[in-house]
Amino acid sequence: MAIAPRGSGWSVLAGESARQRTVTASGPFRRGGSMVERATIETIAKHEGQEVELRGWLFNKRSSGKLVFLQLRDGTGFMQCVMFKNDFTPEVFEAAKHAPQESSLIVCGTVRADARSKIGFELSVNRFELLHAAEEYPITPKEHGTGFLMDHRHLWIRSRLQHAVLRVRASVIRAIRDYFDNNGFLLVDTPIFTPAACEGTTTLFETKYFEQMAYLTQSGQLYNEANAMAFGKVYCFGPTFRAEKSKTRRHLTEFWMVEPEMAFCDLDENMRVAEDFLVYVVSRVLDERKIELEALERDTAPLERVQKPFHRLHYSDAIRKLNELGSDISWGDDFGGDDETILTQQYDRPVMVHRYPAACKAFYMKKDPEDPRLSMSVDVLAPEGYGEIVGGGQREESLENLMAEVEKHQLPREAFEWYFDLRRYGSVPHAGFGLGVERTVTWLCGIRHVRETIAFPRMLERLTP
RNA sequence: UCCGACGUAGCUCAGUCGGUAGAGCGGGUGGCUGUUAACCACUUGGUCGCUGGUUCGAGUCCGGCCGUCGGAGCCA
Repeated sequence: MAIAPRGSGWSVLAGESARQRTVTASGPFRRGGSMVERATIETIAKHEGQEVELRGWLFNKRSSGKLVFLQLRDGTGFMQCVMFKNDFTPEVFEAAKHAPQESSLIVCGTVRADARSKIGFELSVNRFELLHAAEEYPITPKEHGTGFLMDHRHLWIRSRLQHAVLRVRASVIRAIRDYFDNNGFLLVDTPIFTPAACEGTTTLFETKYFEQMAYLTQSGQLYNEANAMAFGKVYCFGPTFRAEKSKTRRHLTEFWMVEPEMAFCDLDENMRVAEDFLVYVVSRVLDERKIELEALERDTAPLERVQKPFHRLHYSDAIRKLNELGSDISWGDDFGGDDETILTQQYDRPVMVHRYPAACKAFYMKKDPEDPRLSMSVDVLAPEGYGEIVGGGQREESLENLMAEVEKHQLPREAFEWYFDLRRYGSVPHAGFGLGVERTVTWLCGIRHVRETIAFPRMLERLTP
């Protein structure tokens, strides 16, 4: 039984049913044997009235006696393709009717505007070719738990909502790159293998590096400062690793971070850049991903309000405010998750909390000249309870102070000799920040957990798939 | 690491007072010319996480272990 018409490079082997996934190539891959133009669902509107070929997977299907509705996805979108029984041989019609979920197909037909379609168009199919009849697909169109879905993450990413989230992520990343590239920053990436702790405090992943140990980077910070002294304004953008035993919706062990660093820059300017940058990223996503945000049922009104200026809040004022709001936090404490939530709920746009206690921050953070208990640091807290998405500040430029801090944190001084050189040869005030991509995407998508914002999340207790 | 929940069919779950296993979905077969998580009928499907104990009898009660989920601390 030949399901594809004669001339096709692909056919179903004689004597076997579609269910046995019996498609083989009988020759080199050819374009379905048809002369029609290949199209993608994303841009289907420009093919209205034309005959096109679509290649994709069967997301879902329905049938009644005389017709079959194929829900096809081709990676760029989802579209309904309609087959009438009278237009096909009984074998082909039956094959379509029985094609399992996620089977791969090639269909040809006429693009027709239809008010009943969510995307406004349907395909009236005149040719159906089954490339591979899928085995029973584990992810059904009904509900599943997150544990099950995460175990099948390699398949879960085929679904509508995961498409929407990962497309938003791609736009966020592109917007990040465009912002820095267009504002005088040079991309200079920093190493993943590092010989020692950058910040000393958090846990590092260890790995064998020939005859010695190496650690996976938890921040490009120190190298970024060297790059800034070489190029002025730089940024690095890559994965970063934290071996923290954190089990919350905000944590991954492997996540992506962009870190700009600017020579001749103080805390105030750093905050202005962070603000300008975030406004840009949010507006780009609103422009480019309307359909995806709608699919995610994201209320975009709070995102539309992300405009300059953000609220700026001194740490001491933040503590006072939190106490008024009922938190039992005291001066000197770092914010807990609840504190961040309470605080951000007071504002309609991101909040920049600056001058945290030095004890809460990394050793390289500059002290506040007006109060040495404080650091010239800033965290940007996203609204709607999403919390910290940016952390940064002005760096210590004095060799003497920096050495004292290394001593105080009991860090191995030898490992920092090259870093001290940056303060020996033309030290300047400099500042920068880091933005966590997954937390930003989580916020923009309005979803609950960071794990869905990266194709293959790495978490405590999850290394597969 | 700590605290708290939960492990029953491929999936999501119910299972009363301890009395011998259920539903919906999925899969299969059939029906239907406009379905939208389609619908209707029939059908298939179980080492009740593992282990030890109490009991005439354990999915159910108790102990241990394993796993998953959520939260805390820490952080982006």
